[in-house]
Amino acid sequence: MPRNLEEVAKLAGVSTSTVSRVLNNVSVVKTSTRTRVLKAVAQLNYHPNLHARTLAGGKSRTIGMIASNMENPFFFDVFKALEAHAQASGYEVVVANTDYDPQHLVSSIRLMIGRRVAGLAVVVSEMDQELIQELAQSQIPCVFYDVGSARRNITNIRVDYRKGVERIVEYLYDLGHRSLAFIGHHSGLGPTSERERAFVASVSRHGSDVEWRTVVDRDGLDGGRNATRELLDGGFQPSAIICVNDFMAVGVLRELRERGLSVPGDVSVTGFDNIKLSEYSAPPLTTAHIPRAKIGELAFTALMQNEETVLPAGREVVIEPELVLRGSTGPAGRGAARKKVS
Amino acid sequence: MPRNLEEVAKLAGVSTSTVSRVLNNVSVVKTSTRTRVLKAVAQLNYHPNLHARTLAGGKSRTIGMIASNMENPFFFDVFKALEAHAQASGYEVVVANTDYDPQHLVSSIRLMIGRRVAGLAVVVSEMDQELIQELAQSQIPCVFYDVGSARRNITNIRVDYRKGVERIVEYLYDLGHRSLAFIGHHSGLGPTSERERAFVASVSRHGSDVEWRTVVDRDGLDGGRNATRELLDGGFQPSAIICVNDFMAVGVLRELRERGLSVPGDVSVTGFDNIKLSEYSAPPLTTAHIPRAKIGELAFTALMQNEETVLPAGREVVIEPELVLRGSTGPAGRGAARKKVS
DNA sequence: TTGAAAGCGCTACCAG
DNA sequence: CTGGTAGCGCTTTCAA
Repeated sequence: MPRNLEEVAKLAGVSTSTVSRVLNNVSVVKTSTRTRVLKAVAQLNYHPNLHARTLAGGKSRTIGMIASNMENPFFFDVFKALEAHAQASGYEVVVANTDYDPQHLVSSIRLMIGRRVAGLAVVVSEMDQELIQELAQSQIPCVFYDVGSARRNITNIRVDYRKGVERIVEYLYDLGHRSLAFIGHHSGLGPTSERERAFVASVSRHGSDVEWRTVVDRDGLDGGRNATRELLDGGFQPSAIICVNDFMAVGVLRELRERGLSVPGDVSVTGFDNIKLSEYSAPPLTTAHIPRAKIGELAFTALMQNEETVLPAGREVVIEPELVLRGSTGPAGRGAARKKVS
Repeated sequence: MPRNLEEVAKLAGVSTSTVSRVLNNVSVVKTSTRTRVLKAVAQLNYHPNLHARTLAGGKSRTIGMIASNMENPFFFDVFKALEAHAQASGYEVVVANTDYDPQHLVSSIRLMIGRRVAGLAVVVSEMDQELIQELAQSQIPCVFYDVGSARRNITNIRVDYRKGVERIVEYLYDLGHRSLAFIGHHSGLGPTSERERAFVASVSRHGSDVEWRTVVDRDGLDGGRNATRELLDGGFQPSAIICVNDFMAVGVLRELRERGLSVPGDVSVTGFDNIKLSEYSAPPLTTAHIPRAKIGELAFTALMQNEETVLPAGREVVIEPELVLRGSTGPAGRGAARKKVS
């Protein structure tokens, strides 16, 4: 029994305009009529139709966020920060999950455009040029994380993965590791992600001094575990495993544990992101910190500026990951020699 | 530059009605005009305004879900299942997080009503009668998980926590544990949750044969850790800790590990829910399985039936948790005697 | 301080 | 098979 303005107006003995006014706290309404209206609203259990509101008002109070995998705490943390700031400014945010599926990305973007969101944060690893074009043309203020480049209504936030991965590789190298594996995940588009390429570039720099392999699987606990199996069953015996993110690293830890390999005694493991879970794993993960909260905040403020200022030039913000040393890494050699994989 | 139907119609040389028809695949449109329209749509990068659509059409294609804490994988799993089924039927789902904050719950519900969602799944631990009333009056098909009772347009899904907790307590008791602690979380409303009450009821049955304590903290990794600290620093020395859910249990595991207490050697730990993470912790958690995927599915189908049938009597579905035995529990006694908390 | 009326962009019904 | 037109529920001038 969805009530509408008119019913409320009738019951309160005023016009719909007046009801609208009190509901929006606009242009002083006499206190007596205001209370009368409010009473009618309560009495009828009236809830304004947001679609009509948005349509009539012309502007939406919601901002969208599209992520690859909300199951991975990394994305969730970004979302939380974004939402916190949005709410503080009277916006609500609706999220869409792509599950790394390009097709899903497309429909999510279309959905957001259809909703006429006030702004859109796209936090996915890959995205083809055409889609970016489509979004740009929509005139919706956007902020991309880790994909595309700044332009018209689009702001760019990116992490210098190259540097982050490099730091990890060098750290491990200095610890004596010469046999490295990289565990990544599918990016939905193209087989190699930026992080994987950064890894290859880093290890390649050491020439034949270090042997390495990369393997990818789905993002997640199970993916990390499977990748480790594939790696170890394939006969490669890394002294250190570098994971594309903490989430997968936790899966790696489990598989290693179940095979009786100790971390970091036999194998060192590193994550990436520094999600809360990385402190809670056993052992806690050495990782590269990425400031998710700041990213969420940056995204929101970028969207807002973009909305106020009419089409400013796109900006670009680059974030540098910081190495966080914990118990999952240690010197190479000892363990590997002491124990064989079954 | 948000285009609209009229522009498309003009460019294609047809009426808006025709454009609407091809966009909705309704009533046969001549192939030639159809292609012409589609071309115009593409050319203008046109995206239909969903608000206008919903308003004009009268029915929304989105269903809402409200959860206490999407960060806890339990809720996310329910969401995923719900979304999967929804998408398959052409619905999208938008979620709202309450963070166990009653005030937040209220605004989320209002928001959903304002959106005129086609259905609403409420997955929160507590909710006051007034709100339920407000929702019931909205005529929106609802499904509640673990709260309130079935009525008009409302279906109820609940887990028999009583039985779940009881099974855990008995299992531990049989293992020789006589000193039990329960770690729960705030429910937002009232200090004691149903699970905590179930715990108290279970242990009380054994009279003075078992000593026990309960402590609550925020839901999450940190909450579990803090609660454990409070417990242990408070001088209570439980031989087993029963957690309200797996998520918090992982936090408990960490604190225990850092204090040099072995699990299950010194202390046994149990979780609840059987989330994926419970298999990946060290040691993996003994827990009670709750079929999240099934709950998500049930929720969706309930919503759909409720929508088709006009106001059927509310139904109620009860789910029984199943005990899952893993490495975090073992016989009592040995360890506790061998080691003292610092 | 309040009311009347013109849309917002789209669907749906009624003609043709 | 296609066009015209009346709303959907609300905001927003413009008058009063």
